[in-house]
Amino acid sequence: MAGRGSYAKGLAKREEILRSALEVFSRQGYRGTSLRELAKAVNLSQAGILHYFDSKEQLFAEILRKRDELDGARYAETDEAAHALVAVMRHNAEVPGLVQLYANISAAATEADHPAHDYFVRRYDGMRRMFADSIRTQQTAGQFPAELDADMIATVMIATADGMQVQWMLDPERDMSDHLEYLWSLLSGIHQPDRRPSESAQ
Amino acid sequence: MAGRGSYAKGLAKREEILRSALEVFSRQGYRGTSLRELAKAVNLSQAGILHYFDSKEQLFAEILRKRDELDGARYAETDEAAHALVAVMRHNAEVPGLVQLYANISAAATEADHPAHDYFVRRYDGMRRMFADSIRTQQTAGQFPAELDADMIATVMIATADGMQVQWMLDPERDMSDHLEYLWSLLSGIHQPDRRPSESAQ
DNA sequence: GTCTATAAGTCGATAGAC
DNA sequence: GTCTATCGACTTATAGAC
Repeated sequence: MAGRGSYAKGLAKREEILRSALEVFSRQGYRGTSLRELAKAVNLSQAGILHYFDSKEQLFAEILRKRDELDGARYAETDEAAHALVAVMRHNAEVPGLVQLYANISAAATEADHPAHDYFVRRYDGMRRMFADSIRTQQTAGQFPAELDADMIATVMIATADGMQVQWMLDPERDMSDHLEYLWSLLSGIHQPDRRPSESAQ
Repeated sequence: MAGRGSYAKGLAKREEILRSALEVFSRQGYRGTSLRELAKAVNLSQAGILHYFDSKEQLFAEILRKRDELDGARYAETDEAAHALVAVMRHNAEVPGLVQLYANISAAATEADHPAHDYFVRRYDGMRRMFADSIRTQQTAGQFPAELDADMIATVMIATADGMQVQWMLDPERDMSDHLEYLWSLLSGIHQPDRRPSESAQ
């Protein structure tokens, strides 16, 4: 069952490259990074990396998947999606290179035939659904205005998070999580002006 | 004063290239476009284009500047920034290639030494200021909740617009301007729950 | 002012030694 | 499993003919 050992070792090395790459990007940023640069950073030759990954784009897509996985694990205990998003944003401010990598790849993956296109489509779909579900739960619990459209709010919150990252990178003084938290607090505090406390109005 | 004619002609040709490129991008999109492709599309050789623009990046930055100029002219009559933004979004849905170009270049310009970095820093700064001013005007006129932070709202609205573009490109069914309009209507409808109509409370 | 031709470089990917 | 070496494609930018 343990195989010839090489399989498990290969997987471990893959993982190591992924983590290494993730850390390298966090620190020194994504500057249209070539495989050669990345290889140097993880102490391997360019050919060495391609022994583990089929292509550059596949590697990049997996780096982002890995990031999502780590973020997901880190904030798994948070049941409120909005708070988790704010927490992720606060964390992102510590890893500017990753934010940059993400912005660049998500823009590129916009093209229909980009290798990571499907991944991003599914990713946003999943995030929206998760977020909207969390909102609906809060709504039934009376912790969030029931008249707001959960799907649209989820979409807008995620869009704001993405957009804030660009503005933050261009102006690091601006606090991403503050803005997101402010928006969420405003939405949470909304109450319908045209409905009376009593149901017997009119 | 008219010079030898060549100066004015050169400017006109520059303008023509810019407009052509803008239209090409609107239609067929930005696929890591090379100068050669773009040259072919505007009926010029690659070297011919570089006769008018110093480099590829400079050309791309000027294309976006041109777009801003046209958008600005088109919605100049709108005094409410939010409505102008919604209108621009509605227009953007007709020019997916441009939206893609914008997403890619703004992500790339995030890098401090990118040729268009300063342009984007100034652009966002200007947009935020303009938007916030418009909000403050509405606030004094009593047309927007006075207790909301104009600068933060402006920032968030712009961020939402940017983020919606990515989600729309990955899922064209989603209507960017609808989401933006919805968010704006929610914010506009906020009224403070803890302030009484009368000033003499407490 | 616009072209062809090409310089000079980088990239991802592959082949093959070890 | 990791390397060196190299291929071939493609890039921007330049030189120089017309």
